[in-house]
Amino acid sequence: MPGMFTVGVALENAVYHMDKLYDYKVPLLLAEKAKVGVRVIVPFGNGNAKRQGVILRINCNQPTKKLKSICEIKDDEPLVDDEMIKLVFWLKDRTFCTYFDAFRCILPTGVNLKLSTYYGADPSFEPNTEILPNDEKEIYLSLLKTCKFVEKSKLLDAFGYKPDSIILDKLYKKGALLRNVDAKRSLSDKTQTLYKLSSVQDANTVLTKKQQAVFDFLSDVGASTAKELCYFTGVTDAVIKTLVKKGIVESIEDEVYRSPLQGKSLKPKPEITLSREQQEAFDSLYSQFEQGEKTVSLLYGITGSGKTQVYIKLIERVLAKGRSAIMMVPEIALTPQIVDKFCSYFGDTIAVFHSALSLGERMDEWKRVKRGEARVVIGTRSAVFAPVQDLGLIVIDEEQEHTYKSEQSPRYNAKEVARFRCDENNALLVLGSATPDVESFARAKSGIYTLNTIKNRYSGAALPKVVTVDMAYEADKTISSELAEALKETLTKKKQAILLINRRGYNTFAACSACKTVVTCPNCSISLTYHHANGRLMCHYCGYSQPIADSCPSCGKREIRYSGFGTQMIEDDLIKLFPEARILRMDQDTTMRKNSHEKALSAFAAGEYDILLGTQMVAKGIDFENVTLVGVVSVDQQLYNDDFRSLERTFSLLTQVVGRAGRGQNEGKAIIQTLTPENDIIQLAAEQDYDEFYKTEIDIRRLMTYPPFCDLCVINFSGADENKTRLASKMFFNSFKELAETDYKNQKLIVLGPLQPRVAKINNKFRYRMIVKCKNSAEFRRFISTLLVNFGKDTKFSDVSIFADINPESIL
DNA sequence: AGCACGCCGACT
DNA sequence: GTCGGCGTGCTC
Repeated sequence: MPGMFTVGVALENAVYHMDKLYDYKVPLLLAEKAKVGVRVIVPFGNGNAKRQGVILRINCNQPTKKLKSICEIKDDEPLVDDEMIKLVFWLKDRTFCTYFDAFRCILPTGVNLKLSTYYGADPSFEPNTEILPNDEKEIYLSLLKTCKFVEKSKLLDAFGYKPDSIILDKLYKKGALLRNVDAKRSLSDKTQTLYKLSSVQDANTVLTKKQQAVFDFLSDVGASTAKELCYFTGVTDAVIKTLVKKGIVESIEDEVYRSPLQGKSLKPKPEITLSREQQEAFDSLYSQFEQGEKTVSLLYGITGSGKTQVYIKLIERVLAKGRSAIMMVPEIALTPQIVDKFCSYFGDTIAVFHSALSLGERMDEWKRVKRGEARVVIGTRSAVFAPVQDLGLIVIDEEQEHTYKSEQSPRYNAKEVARFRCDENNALLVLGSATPDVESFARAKSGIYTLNTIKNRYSGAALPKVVTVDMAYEADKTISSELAEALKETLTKKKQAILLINRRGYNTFAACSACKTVVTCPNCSISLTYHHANGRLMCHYCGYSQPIADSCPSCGKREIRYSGFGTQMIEDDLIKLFPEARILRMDQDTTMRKNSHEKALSAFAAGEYDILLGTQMVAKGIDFENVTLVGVVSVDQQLYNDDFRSLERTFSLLTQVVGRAGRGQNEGKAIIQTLTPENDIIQLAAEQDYDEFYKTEIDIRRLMTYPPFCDLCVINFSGADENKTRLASKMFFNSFKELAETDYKNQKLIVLGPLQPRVAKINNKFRYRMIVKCKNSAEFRRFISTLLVNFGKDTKFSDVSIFADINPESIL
């Protein structure tokens, strides 16, 4: 037929080894709307089940084979432009994900359609035969009465069936019900559901233990979200639902809408004057931008050197040229000051992609950007996909942070995506840091990136004086006498102090002092951590929790002891030492609630507290003039981790936190407590000597063949059956070796494993992994992709899942 | 991954 | 005889 054409469609819920573009005919009626980037509904498989997909290709040849036709087109206009479609293919190639996962990833959460099955009664069906048992008849008659189609899960729930019940399928097969698959936009609601106790309480209702716990918690706090309820009482949401059913608890919709700019753009726009060094960096970056070639620049400026001012100036000029910019930050909640500054500078032209935005808000911001109304985007990792028009600049602040790497499919690194987008648009990519990633610094040194350096602090403030304290002499204390002395002095001078606790080493775990058994998670091979906020032992991997144990699960003796220093314990020590001091504790326990980071930080900034005590989060992005003392309670645990990046991370963390002191006119001081004061990394961090650190670190990397001297590709296996999982990994290893010796013999590879990782079991799934040192080339990726596809096709190991991750954040 | 086809055992 | 168990193979 003339004018007929076919399209290549990527399907939702495809598995990697079957993922490809499937060709479909386009009915004439739909021809006009069938463009690349629109979502479609197509029949798929033997049963022609309806699937959602997206058109990624228009085929130029006429349909020759007997192809199926597209059922429906869901979008009037393509959601994304050509650049983003190119990015979908790029993501699939780079991260071993499916086309549809890649496509979903570049859209804001909230536009995603969900396919649902709807059932309605067929009125022509004769129910009075013996065909239908009573339970089935009940559903049929009820649907017949309403004359409506009802969504599958709602229908099952209403009749008290489990979500995976096949009763509706049975009815459908018998011809009693009609079935209908439809896509529904998961609508953006601007409210969140809160739970509170009902006003009318029936005193006679008997509650189970868990229900009572929820009841008690709610009578304590009033109202709470389901997530918080589950966290603090250790129940699942099933319990909450039961209570709602019983009428004891009721849900209320709470307006959460809050414009990201609310209360922020009011501040007057301060004038920015750049220092000589800043100006030089700015000039060099701007001329690089103007040249409009594919370039990346590393802006290496020590803590407090005013990189943010350079970014703002640069973005101003990029906007003046009619182009757009994306500003990326590691974690928005931890960088309220940068967001504040940007909002007051760019006002309405800014769009903030904040993880706390509701789906609707996120969608609104996305549209504003797409329409070109917002031309500066500030956000975290996913902001790199912002649909800005005429991209001119991407800035990645604190580029060494691992939050830029996604650890879920698609496992992309935002730095690489940014590079891709900048190349596509002839835009400039700026990576900023006080302690650059060793890999980035190596590239800057070898000329792949240009390098701009700011060596002095803005306004000439001096770097803090750093001393290390050997804790071997005060092993029984958390706060050394030297730190205590410094704290005392700070308090007398009415200045503020920040104390950093290394999270890893300061988990409190429970162990039996009789038989030495540590209380572990039943689903994962990891010890449970005591959380003070809810008084429970929790698993950080699967979320399992239990009340604190008083008798040993292994020997039954009542000898359970809780050890390790939590932030709580250090807080107690501080209170003993300084009963007058106002202490603000910030850690996961105390910052569960939305916006609490920001509130805590602004309270500290306002001088409502004297000492800020917390984990990693106190080290980032805080810029308070009144802070003159920084204390690091202990760093040792992280140093002796065996991930190849642990030295780099420790150095970076120490440098950052030390840099928090003495931002204003007052001289700063930092005290690092350690059991190994002679350690090189600690000494280099104490001297704030990144260049020297880089020299030692790059030698180690070269010697051990680690990035930047190679890329790492980790193949992960997981399955419920440990033996099968191990066999699967062995089999994969064998086919890997075979192919590496034949078709891919020019690949230079070093293979480690397959081995069991340190945490061998997570969520009742056993894990194995194989690490490949390689060069991340197109050919290497084809090699891995082939292996993944072959593995997926092998039915022997269908219950073992596999995924590949190139340059993961950690290989621990 | 779903889903249908297909070939064997426990029932009306 | 048939209903339904899950082994195998395909999906434009």
